[in-house]
Amino acid sequence: MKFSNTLIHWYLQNKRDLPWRNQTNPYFIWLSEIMLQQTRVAQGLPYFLSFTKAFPTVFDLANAHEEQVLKLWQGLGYYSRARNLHQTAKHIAYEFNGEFPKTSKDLLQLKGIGEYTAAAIASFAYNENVPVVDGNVFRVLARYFDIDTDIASASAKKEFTQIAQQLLPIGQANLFNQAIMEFGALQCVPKNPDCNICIFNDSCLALQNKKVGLLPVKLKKTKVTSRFFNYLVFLDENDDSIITKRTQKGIWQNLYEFPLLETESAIADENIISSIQKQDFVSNKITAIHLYNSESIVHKLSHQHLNIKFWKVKVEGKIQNGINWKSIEKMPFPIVIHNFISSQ
DNA sequence: AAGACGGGGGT
DNA sequence: ACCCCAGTCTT
Repeated sequence: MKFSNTLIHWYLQNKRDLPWRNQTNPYFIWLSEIMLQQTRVAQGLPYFLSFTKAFPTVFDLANAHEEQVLKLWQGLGYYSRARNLHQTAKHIAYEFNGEFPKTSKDLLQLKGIGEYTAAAIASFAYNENVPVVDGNVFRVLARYFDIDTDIASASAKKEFTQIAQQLLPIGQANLFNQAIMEFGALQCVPKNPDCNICIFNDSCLALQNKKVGLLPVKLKKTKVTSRFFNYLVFLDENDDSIITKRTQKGIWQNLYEFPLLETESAIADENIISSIQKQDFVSNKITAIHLYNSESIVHKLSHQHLNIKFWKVKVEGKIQNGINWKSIEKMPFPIVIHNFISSQ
C-alpha cells in the first residue's frame, strides 16, 4: 500500500524521541496512553517522568495510596483517569500477577481502557493488527479521503476504524499506528497545516477540493455553565485551617479543598459574609472576614467556568481538627487551589 | 445519543 | 472566544 509506506517512511524520519517509544514494556505504554488521553504530549511528558520515577513497576503503583497517585496527577486533569489507573494497577498486580493482558479484547475489560487505548497498547506492545482511532486519525483520514461524516456521531467511529483497518499493513501495526498519529500531531495539524511541504499533497482529496480547513466535521459543542465558589480559609490562633475532601461525584472527586460555599449566582460580598456567619462551619467565634482576591479568579474548564473567591476567616481559639499548613503538602488539590496555596 | 469530566496551548 | 488535545464512563 502506497499510503502506509509513504506514511511510515515519513514517520521514521520525523518522529519525536519520546520516553515511551523504542521499548515495549506494556506498563510504560499503558501509563503513557492513559496520561495522553485528551492531553498534549508536552503537558503529559513531565507527569510520565515523575510517575515512572515514583512507580517503576505496576506493583509499585498498585501498592501506593490513592492520595499519592492523585498528588502526582495533580494539575493533569480528568482525575478519574488517575483513580482508574490505580484500580487497574491493583487488578493487574494482584489478580494477574503483574502480567498485562496481551490482546486488545482483553485489555478492553480494564477500567480506564477504552477502544482507542486497548488498540494502542495491543499494537505498540504486542504488534497486534488493530487500528487506533484517535483525534489525529479522524483528522488525517477525513482530509485524505475528503470524508465529511460528523466525527462526533455514533457511526463515525466504526466508519473510520474500518478505513484505518484496511490501510494498516499486516505485521506493521506498531509502526503504522504511531506513524498516523504522529503525522496528525506534527504535519496534518488542526489549524493551518502547511500542505506545501506535505508528503500527501499530490493525493489528499481535501487539498484538491480546497476543504482542508473544513475537515474533519465536528458538530457537537459542549455548553459551558458558570458556577460561583467561595472558599473559606479559616485561620485560628495557631494559623491552623480546615481542609475537606470532595467525595461526591463531579469535578475533582477525591481531591481536597477548603470548606466551600457555592452560590447560584454572583451575589454581593456582604451577603457572602452573613452567609459565612450563619453556616457555622466551626464552633469558634469569627473575629474577621476579608477577601484575598477582590476580583474573582475565573478558572475555565472545558464545560464549566468557575468564579472563585478565597475568603480569610479568622476565628478565636483553636479549631477542632484544625490542620497545620505544613501537613497539607502531600494532599492533592485542584490546580487552582494549589496555586492559591503556593502564593501564600 | 448525549453529557460529564481538567487543564493548557494555539489562533 | 473558540477549538483541540494518543478518550472513557455514566446516564
